[in-house]
Amino acid sequence: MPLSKFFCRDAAEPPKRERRKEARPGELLSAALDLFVEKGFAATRMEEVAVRAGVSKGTVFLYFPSKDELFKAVVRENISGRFAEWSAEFDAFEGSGGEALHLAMSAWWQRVGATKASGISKLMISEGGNFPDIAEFYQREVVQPGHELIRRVLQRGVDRGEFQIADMGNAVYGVIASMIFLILSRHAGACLANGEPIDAEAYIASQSAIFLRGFCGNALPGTLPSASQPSLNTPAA
Amino acid sequence: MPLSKFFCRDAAEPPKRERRKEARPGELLSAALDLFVEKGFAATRMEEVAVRAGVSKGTVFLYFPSKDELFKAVVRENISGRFAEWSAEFDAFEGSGGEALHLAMSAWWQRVGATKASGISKLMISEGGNFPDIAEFYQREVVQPGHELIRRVLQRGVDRGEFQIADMGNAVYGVIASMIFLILSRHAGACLANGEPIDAEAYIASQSAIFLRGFCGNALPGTLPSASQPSLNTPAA
Amino acid sequence: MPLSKFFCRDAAEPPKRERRKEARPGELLSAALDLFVEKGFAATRMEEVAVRAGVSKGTVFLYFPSKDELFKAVVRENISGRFAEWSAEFDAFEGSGGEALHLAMSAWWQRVGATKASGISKLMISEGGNFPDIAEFYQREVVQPGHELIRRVLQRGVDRGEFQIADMGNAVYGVIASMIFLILSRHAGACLANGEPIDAEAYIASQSAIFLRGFCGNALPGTLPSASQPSLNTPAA
Amino acid sequence: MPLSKFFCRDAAEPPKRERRKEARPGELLSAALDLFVEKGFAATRMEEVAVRAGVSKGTVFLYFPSKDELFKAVVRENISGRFAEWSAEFDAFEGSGGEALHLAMSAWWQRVGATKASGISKLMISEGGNFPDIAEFYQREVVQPGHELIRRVLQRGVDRGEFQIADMGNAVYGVIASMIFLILSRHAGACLANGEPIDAEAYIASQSAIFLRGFCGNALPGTLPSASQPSLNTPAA
DNA sequence: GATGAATGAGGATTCATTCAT
DNA sequence: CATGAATGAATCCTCATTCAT
Repeated sequence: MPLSKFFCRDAAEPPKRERRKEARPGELLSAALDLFVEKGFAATRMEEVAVRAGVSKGTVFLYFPSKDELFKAVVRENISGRFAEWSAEFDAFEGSGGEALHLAMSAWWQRVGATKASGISKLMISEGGNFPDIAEFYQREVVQPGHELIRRVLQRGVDRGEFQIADMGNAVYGVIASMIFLILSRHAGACLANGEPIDAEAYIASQSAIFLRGFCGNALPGTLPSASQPSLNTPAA
Repeated sequence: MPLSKFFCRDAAEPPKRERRKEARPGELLSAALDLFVEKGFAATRMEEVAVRAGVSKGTVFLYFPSKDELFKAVVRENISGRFAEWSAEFDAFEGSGGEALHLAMSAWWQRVGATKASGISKLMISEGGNFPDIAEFYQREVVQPGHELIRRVLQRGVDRGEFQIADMGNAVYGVIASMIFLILSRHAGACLANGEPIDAEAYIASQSAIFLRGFCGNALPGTLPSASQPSLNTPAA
Repeated sequence: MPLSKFFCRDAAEPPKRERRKEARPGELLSAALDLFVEKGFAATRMEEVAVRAGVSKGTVFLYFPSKDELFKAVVRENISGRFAEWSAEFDAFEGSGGEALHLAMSAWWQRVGATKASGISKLMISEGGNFPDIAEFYQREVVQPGHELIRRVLQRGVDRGEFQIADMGNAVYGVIASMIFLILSRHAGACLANGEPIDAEAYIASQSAIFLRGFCGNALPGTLPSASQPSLNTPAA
Repeated sequence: MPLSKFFCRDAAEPPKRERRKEARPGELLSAALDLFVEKGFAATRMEEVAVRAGVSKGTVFLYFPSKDELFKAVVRENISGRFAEWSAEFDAFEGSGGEALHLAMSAWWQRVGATKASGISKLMISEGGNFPDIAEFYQREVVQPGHELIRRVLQRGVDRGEFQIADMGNAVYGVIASMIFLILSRHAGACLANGEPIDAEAYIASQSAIFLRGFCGNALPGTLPSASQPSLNTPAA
């Protein structure tokens, strides 16, 4: 320990916090989440994590035996099943199918998409392939419940006679796709959207409106592409 | 003197030197595409590319001056170099807006999505933030032309009186979102879709149908969420 | 797994780790000076510096972020960091102009010329062109202050009425030339001087005496070469 | 002489020279000299030499088995003993000692210093240490005859009663130092002189004037530093 | 427990040299 | 003879991990 700990107190000095030891792992995980999301797994240096958490490099290894384990702990820590709560909220909701869909997307954006938690999705999409066990965990705890919830939202519209959905599985994917895209546009902007960040409110309003109409199912006959795919090179007559 | 002089070489076996200038770039690009997709940009080592292409480390640098340039060449070869052709095809196409949209999505899937090239998009989303040069290149050469092409597809429907699109920018994002999702489901499967790989044909048929209806604009009044957002916590009565 | 695991290590002999933070920079600078002088900048490998300082490769980069910075630190430690002190000494000196000049040359020899630090000058002359950053640094930190100091030494003689110097700039160059030559004779001996190393004391005494007389300006009229340059090929009649 | 002198006159056309084979070594040596002088040995790439000589990389190795040998050949080729001729000229010269000195310096500048040949001096000073056999050769063929010639120039002034030179050896070194400095200032400018390139004419005029006075030996008694060196730290009273 | 100095395997890139054509 | 494609040892620098204090 440097002697300077004991001297030199007289002037402005970065608040040398004596953190409670129990808080360490959480602070490390928080710092690591930020960095993994921002820079990816490979590009995040253990020392950066340490610095952001206000500890020394060695301390990170005191709590997490390796970078891999730190990553896994970060993901595990941040996947909290709030689906039960959300599901209950949905059950209590009494609006139309369209309102429910819009509400679901908006609520998800406010509670997940716009928060740090969305970084976990980005992280899993980006790095999941290298952590199969964690990916499997994520799939079970997040992906499947998420799908189920969206499916219930859509099914309610169907049940109420508001939606006509021929292919429920892909309809769910469609909704999820639009939300994932919004998340990713926040974390990988230049590689998805062009220029400005997407206006989430407007985006969600637009997407939910499109889905709503899309699910209402009164497309005119003949406008749908025929099963026999038009040749790519000999344009339709 | 390296120890390898004494070990590891049962007989004088001069490493076959083959002169195949014409074939090299293609072989290297193919090897590089494989590896970039498989392991990501940062994790792909130039020597691996060399080995997979059956040449030595130095040879890669003979054809591509740096890892960055190798990557850019891969992108050009597999994606951005083709927009002109795709755009011309679209110009020549004479079907309806709906047909054009479905065709665009199908064609894109067949030519990019279902090929290894789709891994490039995943890779850029994952790692773009760490390589600003490459991200800028990708944005310029892929993202913007892609947006432009989709926009033209939708605009054509509008011009023909088939689509009513209030918010063109977000409509384009919606279409792109669904395609990106399909790609990602292939490369980050467990973290997006549940279980089975998505059936691309069916997915595209479903999404394009939803969009088609969604763009036709005859949603019934009253089904759209009102401007006054329903409270999240006190469900609509 | 490296073969070295199986060879070359008769017993478990963990490479002694010693923590000597205070001493490291000096040891590294010393090792670096030795090697830079001995082999030149380009030919000195960072690992050699490490080995000579008794540390591992990584440790060098712990203290100096790059080879360039290591070199600059060597220059600062051995030359440029001392100009202030030398300048102050000169200010305090009260002897005649001639004494000052001789003193300056002698002191410089004792403190720089005769030490390893003199190799830096040789090195910069040899390799400066290939390292513009370093050359610019050296010019700013060494060349200019050096010129300035010599100029002040000569100017003092002028101010005291002892020297008559028509062309101060070139007079300074003359003094510097004689010192550079002495340095180079030590580092590139066979290519400058013939046979024996030059006796520095005698050389400096001789040169300073010549300069002293040369600056005193009482050359007889007519002995200076006329402006009309004698033809090279038709010797003066 | 390239055949292109005789063909290819009709249009601007990269003169695909069919060089006579015998000319190759000379052209390679010339290109190599330029590059070695400009960039030093280590920083000169064999391919650059080839390109500048208008041949392919492999061809260089056809004529010179290695980079080292190329270097040696370059130096050998460019050390031509013109000292006999210069010596004869000096013998025929009948002017004063001062004129002879100035003439010698001027002539040397015009014939060597300002030409590509001066690069050899720079090269030997810079790289001689790594090529002892070549350095020895250079010492014998250039350094010693050069010293001898300057010595004779000064001796003539002494013999004519114009110069009083106590320490002939160091006087010679002084003259040589000033010429070497001028050369080096051309090849390693930023690391020797500050800012502008030195005006050779003025520099030589100034230096020769200083030497001239310096050799005339009528410095006033008492202005020379005493043998007992003044303490560096306790300035003379 | 904490610290941060020390380590060393690993990766991009360069370039003298070789050799198939 | 010439060529220039191919090679791979060499070098700077990074960073996960270790361990003396």
